[in-house]
Amino acid sequence: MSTAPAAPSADRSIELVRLLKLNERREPSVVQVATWVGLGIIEGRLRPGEDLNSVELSHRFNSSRTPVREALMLLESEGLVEIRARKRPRVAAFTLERVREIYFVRQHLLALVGGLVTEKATDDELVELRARLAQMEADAAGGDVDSYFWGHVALQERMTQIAGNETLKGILDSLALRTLILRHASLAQPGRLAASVADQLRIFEAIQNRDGELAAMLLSRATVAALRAIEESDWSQRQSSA
Amino acid sequence: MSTAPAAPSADRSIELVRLLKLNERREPSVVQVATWVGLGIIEGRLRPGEDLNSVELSHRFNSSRTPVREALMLLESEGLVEIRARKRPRVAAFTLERVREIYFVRQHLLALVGGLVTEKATDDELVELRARLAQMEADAAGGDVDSYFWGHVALQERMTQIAGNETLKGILDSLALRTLILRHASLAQPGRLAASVADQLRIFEAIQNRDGELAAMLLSRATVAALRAIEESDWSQRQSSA
DNA sequence: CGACCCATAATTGTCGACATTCAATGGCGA
DNA sequence: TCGCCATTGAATGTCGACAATTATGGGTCG
Repeated sequence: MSTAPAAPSADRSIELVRLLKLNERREPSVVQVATWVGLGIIEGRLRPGEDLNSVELSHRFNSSRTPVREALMLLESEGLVEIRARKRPRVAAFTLERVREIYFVRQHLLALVGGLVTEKATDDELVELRARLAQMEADAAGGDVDSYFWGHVALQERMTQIAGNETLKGILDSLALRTLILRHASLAQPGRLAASVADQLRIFEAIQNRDGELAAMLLSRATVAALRAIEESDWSQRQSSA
Repeated sequence: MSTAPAAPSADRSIELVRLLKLNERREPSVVQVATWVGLGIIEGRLRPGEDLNSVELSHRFNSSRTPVREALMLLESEGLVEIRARKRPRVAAFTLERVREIYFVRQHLLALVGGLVTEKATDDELVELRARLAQMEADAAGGDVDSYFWGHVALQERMTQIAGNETLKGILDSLALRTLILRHASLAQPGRLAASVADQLRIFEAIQNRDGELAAMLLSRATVAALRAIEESDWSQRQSSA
């Protein structure tokens, strides 16, 4: 387990708390543990298969094991942690097959989002989406993978929100969480950042032109492209060799 | 809260344990509580909005509050229970809008299942699906709504399993759980049982004929029909009047 | 030298108790 | 009579301790 203290970066933890829907649903102590462990998994500080000793975690946060166990259960329900009776909780490990499954579902659900967003987005919301894209363009131009990554996460979350189907949003948020670490790795590949920006711009234009079918198709294709990038990343190489 | 003792019907609890994926992941005590509460919600014994007092539940099962809290968290992650910090856990309450959201997603995901099942089902699995259908036909002919209902649940679970996408199956199982109570109510409407049987038979024929597109379309339409039945059921009448 | 087994240490699941917070009841005032 | 507020009771979240189970390491045997 990592030795870093309990001080996660502020901006990212806020986004994670949103994705986990922790805001009003848990005690601060549980949120703190879940955020630290969840961010650790996403950022790769905690590696797949690594033990998540509840005693050690409770010492790290100066609490008892009860809130720690609750936090780990929350992360389990989002697919980030594996809990089996009487065994130590572990960081969830994905097979390449599982990743392909997730992207297959994601591809089709994001297409639905594309249609819904095109139909429902107000002009104000279009302006907001464009502003987010502009920031992402700047991050990409500056080569700031980390900022672009989290901007991308926030953009998709905002789009699913505008789509107006809470159930759909919940599923996509959950799927997004499980693939965050992989997406981060794939974005770091040369050329991937620029390609992602181009995809997002085309998608936005389709939405702005109120062409729902095109937006759906582009989102679907962009998702496939993201999967391809993951398949070519270091992570997949390690998977296939293991 | 209901006053019935802790003795859920054996067959249905097994199916519920499968849907909740409780089998090897939790202690027996947690499974027992989660099964009893979950079945209670599905069968309508515990009503939407009703408080789930952890002290009372722990007394009912001669345990402490710890495993009860864990069971309620499991049910929360499946959308059957609502937990907010410092408030009493309650049975989740659905709005008609939320139900429509669920069926919108369900409709498109089941279409995916239809295509995958048609592609992947072996001849043996087709025989098994047909046998399940035969049993459901018999239940429907005998007017046994309850047996037909659980047979229908098991059939769809088996089909999603054959489809071979664990992620997709997990999502659909979760969505199915949230709508079980409504589906049960809608099946009790006059004529609905026969219509459902006819739908299922047509879907099976399409799969058997290896016509994936047709199977997807029929599954999608059958899902829409199920939503219509729910919208015309007592539950929806109560919703719109409230 | 490697595999198996047993004893020890560590970790889990559960419990009852406690302070804090919430909800419900009754009293007060308008 | 109705609405608001304080008080009381109940429920929650957390804690440290315990028995039961699992993981670890050393020792033995083939």
